[in-house]
Amino acid sequence: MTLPHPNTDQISLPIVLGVLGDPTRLAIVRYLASKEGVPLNCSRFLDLASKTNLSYHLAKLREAGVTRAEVVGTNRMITLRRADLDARFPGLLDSVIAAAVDDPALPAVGGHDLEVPA
Amino acid sequence: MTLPHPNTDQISLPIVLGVLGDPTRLAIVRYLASKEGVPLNCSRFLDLASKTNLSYHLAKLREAGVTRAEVVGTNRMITLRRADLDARFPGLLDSVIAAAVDDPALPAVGGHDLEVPA
DNA sequence: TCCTTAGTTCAAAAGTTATTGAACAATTGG
DNA sequence: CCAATTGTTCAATAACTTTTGAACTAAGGA
Repeated sequence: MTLPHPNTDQISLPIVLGVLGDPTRLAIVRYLASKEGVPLNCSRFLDLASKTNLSYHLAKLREAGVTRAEVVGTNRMITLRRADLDARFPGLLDSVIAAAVDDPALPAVGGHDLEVPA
Repeated sequence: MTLPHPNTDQISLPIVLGVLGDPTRLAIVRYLASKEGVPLNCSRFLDLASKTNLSYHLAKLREAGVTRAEVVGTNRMITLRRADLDARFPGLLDSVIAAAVDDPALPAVGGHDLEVPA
């Protein structure tokens, strides 16, 4: 059970920009960047939209080549395709994330911040 | 006769990304970047779309804060708001332009290249 | 096996964006 | 003044995107 992803050279600049031009998706990417390395499942983003709608937005991100979704049991673990994006469009993701981090208009994921203290 | 432009702090990341997520507009921005400093009028872009449609796309770019349009006689001279964009979203425009320059799928402006030789 | 959890798919509705042509406005040059 | 040039506006349509709920699949645990 693997989901379709474009390979690196198939990632299109206008499609990536278009996909990132949506506050919900930008918020997802910003959160993924803040948890880089940690694979997160879809329900982590339920603050942002309904389950159905998330499925739609996460599919857009995946089909554009921005994220990778790996099937693990009943979960889909979502990660940023940072290395691929950096290779294809050097500096783009960094500058988008840096700008997104400073954007107070973007919706937040996990406002309660329930982290397990060390 | 001046046209409305957002000021720098009003420029929104998702709006800029959304506006750049269109091949016609990305081609306009790429061309503007290649002629930086030289103000170009709208008809310079007639290769890309009809006059009416260009008016629409150029308004989108201007309203997003990506370009500036100055009225000079019957012309609107279009320039990239590079300094403003660099201030607001450091590195973003550079990486977008660098990626756009390498994108063979984007439509080209002025394929015939009628430059006045020195 | 049955129930729960995680997420998808589908079709419909709602909303937004892109494209067109015809009509318009403003400036400039003859 | 007249005509040409430059670009806008408007209304219509076409095309796409987003959002929704109901129905569904697939895996995992009791």
